[in-house]
Amino acid sequence: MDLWNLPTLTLAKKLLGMELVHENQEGITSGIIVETEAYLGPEDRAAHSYGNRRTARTEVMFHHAGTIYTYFIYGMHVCFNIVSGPLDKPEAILIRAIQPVKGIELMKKRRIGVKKEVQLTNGPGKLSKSMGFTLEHSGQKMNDGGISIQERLEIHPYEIASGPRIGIQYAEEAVHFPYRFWIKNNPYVSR
DNA sequence: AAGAAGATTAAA
DNA sequence: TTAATCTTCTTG
Repeated sequence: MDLWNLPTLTLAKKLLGMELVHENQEGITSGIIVETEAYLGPEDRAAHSYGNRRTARTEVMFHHAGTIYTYFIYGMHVCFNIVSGPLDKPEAILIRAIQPVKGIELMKKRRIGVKKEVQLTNGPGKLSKSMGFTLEHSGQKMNDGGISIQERLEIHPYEIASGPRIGIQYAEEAVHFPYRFWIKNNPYVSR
């Protein structure tokens, strides 16, 4: 797909308004992407792949754009990313929030106790749990298995806001890079 | 082999 | 503001 050839920062904005879908034996869940963060590999101190650090975990970041990168964080959460950029350039886009579309009942089943729809997917750990994303998905390809993405809403540039990324206080000069993008005034954005 | 830190979340 | 919780990576 041509989409994956876009530069990472462009793709991070382009993904806003697209529908992310996951189908497995439990059923279908999906949501419109409303918030993303770009991680630009070697030069980006906030990225797992800073300085081309290549380990068992970050290996998939070096793969083709459109590869799925999931990882476990803080002892309890899975984060879902899509690899981007040229082959062997370890860049990725973290999906931080979506607006639920399909399978809202299934999402609630996966997250017992959550009542409000907005709470289902307004954060990277939350959407991963609601959508059923696990470490097993790391290394799989988008649109080539249970996980796919498709055009939905057209988001104009003036509807997109940007700002510093969340949770990367250790990243020194990269702390303030405006690599977080979201749809203005959308109630499903995190925080 | 052991220890520290982390692209978070929910509860106080 | 803080505890929860465990994989991943670094250090010894």
